[in-house]
Parts: sequence; structure tokens; C-alpha cells
Amino acid sequence: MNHQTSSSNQTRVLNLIRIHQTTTRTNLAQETGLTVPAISNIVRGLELLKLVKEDGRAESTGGKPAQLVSFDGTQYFVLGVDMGTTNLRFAVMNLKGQVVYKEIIPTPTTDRTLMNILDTRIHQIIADCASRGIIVVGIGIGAPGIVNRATGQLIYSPNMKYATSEIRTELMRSIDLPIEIHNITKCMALAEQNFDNDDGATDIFCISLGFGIGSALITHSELYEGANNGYTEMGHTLIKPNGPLCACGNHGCVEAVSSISAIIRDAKTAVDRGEETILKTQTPLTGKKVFDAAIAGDPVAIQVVSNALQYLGIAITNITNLLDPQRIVLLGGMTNSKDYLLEKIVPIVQENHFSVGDIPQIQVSKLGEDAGVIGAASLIMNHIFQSASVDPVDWQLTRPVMLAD
Amino acid sequence: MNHQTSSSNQTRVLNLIRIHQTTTRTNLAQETGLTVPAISNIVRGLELLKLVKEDGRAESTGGKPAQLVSFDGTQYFVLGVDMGTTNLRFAVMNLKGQVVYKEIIPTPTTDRTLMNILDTRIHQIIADCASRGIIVVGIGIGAPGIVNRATGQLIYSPNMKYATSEIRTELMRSIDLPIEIHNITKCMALAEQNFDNDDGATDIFCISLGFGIGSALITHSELYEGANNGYTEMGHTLIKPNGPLCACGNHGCVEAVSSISAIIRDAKTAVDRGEETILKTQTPLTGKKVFDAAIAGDPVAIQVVSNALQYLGIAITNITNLLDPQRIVLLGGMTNSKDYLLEKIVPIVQENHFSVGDIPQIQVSKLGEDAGVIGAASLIMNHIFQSASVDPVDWQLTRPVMLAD
DNA sequence: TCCACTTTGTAAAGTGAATTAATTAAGTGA
DNA sequence: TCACTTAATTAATTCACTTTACAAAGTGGA
Repeated sequence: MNHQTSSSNQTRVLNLIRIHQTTTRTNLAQETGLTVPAISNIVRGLELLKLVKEDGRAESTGGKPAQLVSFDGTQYFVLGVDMGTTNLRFAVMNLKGQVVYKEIIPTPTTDRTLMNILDTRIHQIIADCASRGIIVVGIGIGAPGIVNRATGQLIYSPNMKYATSEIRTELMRSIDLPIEIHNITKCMALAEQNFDNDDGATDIFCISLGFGIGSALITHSELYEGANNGYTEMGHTLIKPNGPLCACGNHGCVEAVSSISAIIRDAKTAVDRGEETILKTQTPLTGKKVFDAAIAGDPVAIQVVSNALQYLGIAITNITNLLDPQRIVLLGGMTNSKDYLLEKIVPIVQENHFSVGDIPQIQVSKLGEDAGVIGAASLIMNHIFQSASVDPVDWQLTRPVMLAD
Repeated sequence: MNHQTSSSNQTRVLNLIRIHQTTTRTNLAQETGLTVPAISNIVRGLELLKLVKEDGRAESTGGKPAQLVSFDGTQYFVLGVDMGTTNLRFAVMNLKGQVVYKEIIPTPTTDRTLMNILDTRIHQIIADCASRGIIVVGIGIGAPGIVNRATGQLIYSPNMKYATSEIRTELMRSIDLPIEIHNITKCMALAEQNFDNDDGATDIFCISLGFGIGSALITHSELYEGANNGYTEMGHTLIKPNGPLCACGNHGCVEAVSSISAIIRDAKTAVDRGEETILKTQTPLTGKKVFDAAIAGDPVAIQVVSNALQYLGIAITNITNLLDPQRIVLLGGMTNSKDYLLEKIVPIVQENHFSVGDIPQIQVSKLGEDAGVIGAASLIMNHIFQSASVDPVDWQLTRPVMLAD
């Protein structure tokens, strides 16, 4: 029987420990197919890296009780930045996604102030944390729009017009830490995989429901990138022929029909038409106000929200019929109205899906508003998890599909 | 630098040689990150297995000319079976997909005759080949409908009503060779990846356009299976609200609007309405006849086909916007009218796609009617490619994600 | 309270696939 | 012909794993 060398087995063992949170050497040996002495060696290495720690003993199962081995995510920290269209969110967290520092500021409205704020806040936060003994090992950034992760360029971002395309390159000039940037929904998908995935699903479809609608897909336990620059946007699939104009220039995109922007637009139209609704008094209108009015029974709000969610439900049904993922996760501002959202959408999918058995799980992320920053930080964390090393030198090697030297 | 042990590196080297068709040891060393002596060892092993052969010398590049190493797919053979709704296709081919024996018979119309025919023809073909010195090492079967590859069960197949769900289990009773069964479009996707993939694309979306419409997806260079039984059917996504009734029971599925069945149905309806068309004289109507009439300029045929392809074009645009694959491949009976098909569909995608740059490649498979049998055979071939072994004992090991012992 | 048994874990020797280093082989070009 | 380049093998070494043996720490029955 041939097995694999440590560099590879070390990451396998690390990730098994991470998934189990706490386990035994014997169990790791069974799951990997390696022998117990080999596992002992590997675990010893991970302990030296402070990625794993001994954690008491298990109950005896008829013999010597096993020493428990558990993931130690508390020794290293990553800064995640969520570049939202309304707010910039910063969070420093450990490798378990536990946030130790958080900051939210309004998104500046011009190109230069945006870059300046990003640069100064990042420096400040890293310094603040350092003074508390918290050493940040890398920075992950999530941005709305199409991002080329390899080059770090923001390719297309109609909802983030004051961002330059060279955010990462510019920040790298003054910051001497690994920096990664990616599409915010793709980041969220990484967060879901790392920190909201108790059943270890390998195929997860994520939908972020905010002013825009984004999507991201995990297949074979890896983020699906898409060709070239990765235009993987469920929000810009056609759901309503000859429907409303979308920010992308087409008509009838899911985003143009089912996003918070679309709901606010339709609510305003109804108010302007003079329809009888409590929304008249709620200026400025927000998505949450329209949802709350619908939940409270306001007929105009119900009409507006139901219309949006009807199309969204069909769009999600098409995802289940096309991809049959293990789980569909909803994220973003709209999930503030979690119960109402699921009550409306799940029955639509159940009624229209193709498969004979059950539909995939459809759930709202447990990560809430932190999903973005945790996902952004996951861009960096995944390097650690996939190389079993906290040294950025080792991270490069594993990225372009196992090229050595 | 740590690399991996032979069992894993052997498959990497084998597949690199397969992709290059012919290459040099030095080049393999560069691509794998291994050293030349290590590659030499691995290649020697593959030569003993008769999966690789020496193949002359390269031109000198200023020093000793390199010995060329090439993939030898001619020593082992696999039987592929395409269980079509109208025809059963059998083909024996080598590991390069080169067919050495082919047979097409009409699909029987009852359960028992279907199983009997399958059983007797497979035995006969294997015996015939054996007498010519062609040893078949395994059998792959592609079936229309939902297939659980792990259990070998046909879960759901409205277009194949005379098939039992236990095709594989029943055949295994009398055939002492590895047998695999999977959804036919998923098989075709494997064929595309193995034998119609010169640029080494890692993310490919395949659509089979026949009496039904099937789909399959390759991501991260691996077949995407979907949850549970894998209901991954683009043909049953909704494209036309309140559209025609589909075989699945829903209304307005892509299959109900854009398949050959749908085209024939609409053509018949037009004829029945008494519209002026040469299709009146063409009984029984077939998909090809309607396409040919459209190509010849018959206005009713043009109307029927254009309507089907308009919806198909939008459905494909939604795929590009959602997944942005490197390539979309069209297969199945409708691709007999390849030029007309692409002329109609590509402009629709170009007009409606979301991405700023080019749309993904959209092309008709070069494998033609053999795509099904080659794909079915690929179920077996991939075991060889992924284990670098022709011994079925080794195949089991690599399937459930690297379990040893 | 032993004692046989089970399970866990380590220590030490052996294995095998990789590495490095040295050498041979086979070309090019001045 | 000679210096140089590139290709490939051989031989010694390294290192992650395995195998084997044994120690440690529990259970349970007489």
C-alpha cells in the first residue's frame, strides 16, 4: 500500500482534525489509511506549528483511553475586509472565525478617499491588534462585482463605482502582508464551507440577497471559479422576459426583479401611484421596512415582496434542478427577514422541483452579517489549511495546482 | 521540497502523457516538479503496464535529443453501451477511444427482452472480440434518466420505461467483469473531457439535445454528480412559464419546449391546423425532417424550429451567466443539423450574455453519435487513468477519496 | 485483588520512493 | 577537434512511511 508524503498528509490530517474539532490518533489513522505511528509524527509536527493541541483524554472503550487531539485555531489571526456598497466592514479573527476586533464605517463616495480609508484603517487595525499581542498574518478582501483573484483586479463592478480596479496592487505598496481579494459572494461561500458546514457538504450553492444578487458555488469541496474572470452570477440570469431594466443593461435579470433594490423600486412605484399603504409614511424606504410592512400585513408590501420572491423561488428551483446541490444557503441583507423569506421560498421550490425525493436543504447562513468578513479572511485561512503552514512562502506553491520549486 | 509517492505521481505522470499524447521525461519533470530520475522510474513502471511506450527521438535543442514518451492506449479495450430510447449501441474501443467493434440494434420494447438482449449481446461481443485477441477489461453503460452510480440503480427514467432499475446488478450475475452504469449525458461529459478536450478545459458544460434534453457538468476536471441521486437536469429547468406539459409532469421545462420531441409535436400541431408546409407530406415526422425543412426555407418549419431554439438559446445564456464554463458542448441527435443549430443559438447568447468579454466557446461535439458509447466506456477507462493500473482490484481504492487498505 | 484481555501510543528497525550528485550519452557550434 | 548544451542513467542518501515489538492504561471476570 502506498500512501502520500507528509506535506500532503499533514494537510489531510490537519483538515480532518479541523472538521472533527477534536478526535483521536486512532481515528485519524482509520480515516486517512495511515498507521498510528505515522499519525503521531504528523500530529507532533502540527503541534509544533501550534495548529493542533492535546486536549485531555477520551472515555475508555475497553482499553487505554485515547489522548484527544483538537484543532487550535487561536494562535493566528487574519484581517477580513468586506467592501460593501454602503459599509466597509473590518474584522480580525482567529482560524476558527472567532472575531476579536470589528469595525464598520460608511463606504466613502469617491475613488481616492476609498483607497485612503482602506489603507489607513488597515494599518491602524493591524497596529492596534499588534499592541494587544494579536499578530495578523494576512488580509483578505471581498468586493462586489467580478474579481480576477489571480491578478487582484476588480474587473466589473456597477454597484461599486468608486473603486479602482487595482485595489490589491495599491494596498500592497504600503502593506507588507499577504493580501488576497475576491468576489464577496465567493468569499461568503468559503465562509460557509469553513464555518457553517457541520455535515461536511461538498457541493454548496450560495446566494447573497442584497441591493444586488450574487451567487457562488462550491463543488468537489472547492470554490468554483468559472472561466477567465469568472462571470458566475445567478443574479444576471434571465427570469422574467421583457422584465425591468437591470444595472447590467439587460432586462429581466433575477437581480432586477428580486433584489432589495428591485423591491424598493417597486414599493416606491406603488406609493407614487397613490396606492393605500403604510409605506407612504416610511421615507426613506428600505428593504427592511418593506419586508416588515409585508410581515405586518400591508397588502401593497405583500404584493411587492411576493412578486420578488416568486421569481426568486423559481430561480432557486432552477438551481436545484440544474445542479442538485447538497445545500442552498441564503445570505445578505434580505436574510434579516429570515422566517418570512424561507416561508415564501421553500414552498415554491417544493412545488416546482423536478427530483422525485426531497429538495436540497435551503437555509439562511448562521454567520449573519459577518459572513462577508469571515469569507474574506478565509481567502487567507485556506492557504494555511491547504498547506498546513503559516509561512506565506509555502502558500504560493499549492495555489497553481501543485507546481513545485 | 516534498512531493508525492509513486502511486499518486504515477497517475499524474500517466495523465500528463495522455494529455500531451507524446512528450519527454524532462518536460514531465518540469510539469510535475519531480526530478528526471524519478520520472524515469515512473515511466519505466508505466511501460511495464503497457500504458506508455517509447516513441523515437525529438529534435535536438542544442544537446542530446530527448527520447519521446507517448501514451499507448492500444493494449486494453473497454465495452461501452449506450442505452438509447430508440437504439442500443455497443462499441468496443481502446483507451484512446478508437472503436474496433460496433453494433447498433433497436431498443426492445419490454423489460425482459431488454435485459435478455443486453445480456446476450454483451456476452457475444466479448467472445467475438476475444477470438480476435481483443480482451475487454470492463463494461460501461449509459442510460437515459437519473442513475445512482454507486448502487448502479436506475432511479427515474420516463423515457426508458422498459428498463428495470437493477440493470447493473442483473448483468453482474452472469458477467464476470467490472460493470459501471451512469446517466448517459454524464457519460458524454466524460467522453468530452477525455477525447474532445484539446485545450485541457477543467470546467465544461454538456447538453444533449435529443428526444429529451440532458445536461452534465465537469468542474475542477471532475464530473459533478449532484446530491443524493444527482438530479442535475438542465432539461427540467423552467424556461417558459405556463408552457407545454413536460414528461416530468411540470410545465414549460426546456425539454418540453426545445427538445426534438417538442419540435415534432409543434410541427404536427401546425400540420394539423392545416398550415401550408412541406411537412404535410413527410410522415412520419422526425426531428431531422423538420430541421431540413427549416434549412430549405419552409416558413412553418422555420417558425417551429426558431421558437424551440430561441428558448434553448436563452437557457444556454443562463448557463453562461450562472457558471461561465470554459466550454459548452452540444451533443445528441439535434446536432446532426450542426451549422443551423449554432447559427441560431450563438447569436442569442452573444446578444444576451452578461459578461463584458467573450462568451464561452459553444460547440458541437466532434465525437458525433459515438459520444454515448465512448462516454460509457470512459466510466471504466477513468479507473485506469486515475489508478494507473489495469487491475480492477486497484480501482476500488481510489474511488472513495483515497482510502487505503 | 489478581490476571487476561483490549486499546492506545511509542520506540526502533526496515522499506521504498523520492532526492542529490556524479557520470555517461548524444547532440550543437565555433 | 573541443567546449558547451541537453538528456538520461547510476549510485548514494534522505525521509516519510510501514512493520514489529513493547510499554502504558484502561476493562472485566475469576
